Amino acid sequence: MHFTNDELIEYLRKNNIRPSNIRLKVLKYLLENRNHPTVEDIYHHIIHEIPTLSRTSIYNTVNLFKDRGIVNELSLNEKELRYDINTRLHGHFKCESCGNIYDFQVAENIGDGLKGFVVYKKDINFYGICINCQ
Amino acid sequence: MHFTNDELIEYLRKNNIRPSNIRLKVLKYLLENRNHPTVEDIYHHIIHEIPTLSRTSIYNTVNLFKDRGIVNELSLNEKELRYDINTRLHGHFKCESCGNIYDFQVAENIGDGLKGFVVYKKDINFYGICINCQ
DNA sequence: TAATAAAATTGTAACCATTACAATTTTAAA
DNA sequence: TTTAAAATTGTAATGGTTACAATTTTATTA
Ligand SMILES: [Mn+2]
Ligand SMILES: [Mn+2]
Ligand SMILES: [Zn+2]
Ligand SMILES: [Zn+2]
Repeated sequence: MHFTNDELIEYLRKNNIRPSNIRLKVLKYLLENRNHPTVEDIYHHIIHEIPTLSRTSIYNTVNLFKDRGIVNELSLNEKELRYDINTRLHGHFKCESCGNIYDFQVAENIGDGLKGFVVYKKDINFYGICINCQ
Repeated sequence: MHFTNDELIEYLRKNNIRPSNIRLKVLKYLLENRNHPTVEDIYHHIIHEIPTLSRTSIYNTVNLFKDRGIVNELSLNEKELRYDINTRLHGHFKCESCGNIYDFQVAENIGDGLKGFVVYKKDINFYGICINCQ
């Protein structure tokens, strides 16, 4: 999938994020790959286009995106955090063998027993061996 | 709930854990409180009974318990990890206001779409405001 | 019982992803 | 052009956890 610069700018503006060069590149990477990269992954992808890029800027960007609600932060029991542009409810499966991260569907009514509780965030993370590593 | 020393020893032996003094005290604390303590929580509870206690011993103990499968490690987007003696499938709700951690039931068939995947561990963590903090 | 080996415990140093923060650069407003 | 605000950068600090060697305790053997 490809996104034009105008589409990316609009995407950020709609979420009250000023569209700087770095932010557009990070957003473009997230939208066109729809993977679950670490800060390091993002940094290495963009450093070639912006040689002066600082890791701190990637940290700043993903934290801003998180605050504005356009990415979710994933803690998959790894050293590094990951970021997901898909904020709809879904689960993650991490294969301990190949390291791949799979999305999977989750019933919308999960955790319905929590009556009276306001739920902001639902993290559903599974671990094991994926079908390709059996 | 109260556990005798013999019951605690048997609990560990059944799981191939040699019943040392520290391990028995950690297990007793976990079983009789059934909360979700951090290493620091456990350390502060036991230091009064074993003045020479080292934090490293608590780290060693919870990691051993985790390897043997008698506790689950919880990563609730906090600085510190937590430990849960209840290893049956259930979810956790963390209240961002009072900090309390609630258990909740989860359907046994969650993530059934992962056909052919072997799942070792299921983490289901929700975040929000609990009913008492509204 | 004494000697020896194995296991457990301890204390300190190292690790390292993330954050804090001040300086610099870029962009926007006046 | 001036001035202010925002974004970016580089470095230092943070802090929970792990690595590891030394010490202590427990179990085994002679
Ligand atoms: Mn995802
Ligand atoms: Mn629990
Ligand atoms: Zn795999
Ligand atoms: Zn609460």
